[in-house]
Amino acid sequence: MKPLTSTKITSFQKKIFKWWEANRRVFPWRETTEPYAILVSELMLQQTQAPRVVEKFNQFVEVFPDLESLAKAQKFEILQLWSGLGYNRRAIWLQEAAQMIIERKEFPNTPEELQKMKGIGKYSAHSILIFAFNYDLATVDTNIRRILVAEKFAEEKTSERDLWEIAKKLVPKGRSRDWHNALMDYGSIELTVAKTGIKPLTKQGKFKGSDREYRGKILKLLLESKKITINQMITVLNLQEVKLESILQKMVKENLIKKKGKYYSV
DNA sequence: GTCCCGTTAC
DNA sequence: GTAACGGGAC
Repeated sequence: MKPLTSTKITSFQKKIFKWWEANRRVFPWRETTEPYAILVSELMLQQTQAPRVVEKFNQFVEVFPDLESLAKAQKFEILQLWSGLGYNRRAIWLQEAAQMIIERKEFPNTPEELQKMKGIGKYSAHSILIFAFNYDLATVDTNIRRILVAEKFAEEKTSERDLWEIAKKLVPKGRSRDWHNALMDYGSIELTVAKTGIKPLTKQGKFKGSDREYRGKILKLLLESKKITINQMITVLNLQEVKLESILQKMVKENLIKKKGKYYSV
């Protein structure tokens, strides 16, 4: 590992910014620093590649331009706009976050405050403050971890805690917004997993045949049909009743859907 | 550690 | 067809 001398840090910063001048990507959430829009983009970007988010983000902020409009929106409309992004609970959490922020009357300006909201973990909390306010913070996702390892600032076995500490030292003061945008681009274009062989820490389970797959299908059905009985779902999805019931129960508990009499709806 | 999605790449 | 991709809650 490279010792973190100020010379090393400065030369790495210069290298990244130099590369970025010629290779920066354009995304709609980079055209704004409005905290609300940044919040929306960060929730959308969790576990979802940026190119897939672009159109969804544009539609979402057009229909719900601010915290107020999202806070009072119908869940049906939110989930419809979210449809196709996956991990639909994020949409619920996003609206809950909007409602909490409205209630407290000001946008949170510390990672701790942001992390009190469901759906916002350490990475997102720091990212939101960096991209909205340009605070001198660092953030570490799988992309940035891969850069730190590939550039020998860390090793594959380096702990989460140490990765964050190293990342913090590399941030150029007063330029954290540009810095993290540059790093994201550099990591996803120049230092791909395929090129570096540095893999994410965890693997996802199989999707086919999983509850995850059925939850997606169930929500899609409900967004198309407004309301539907469990027997209709059994027919359409070709799924065992006991299995379906346990999935539906969890979705109700997560506030994704509701049950009125024998009908399920969003 | 296990559960949350849908699209793109092979 | 199947694997790869990408943060957070519990």
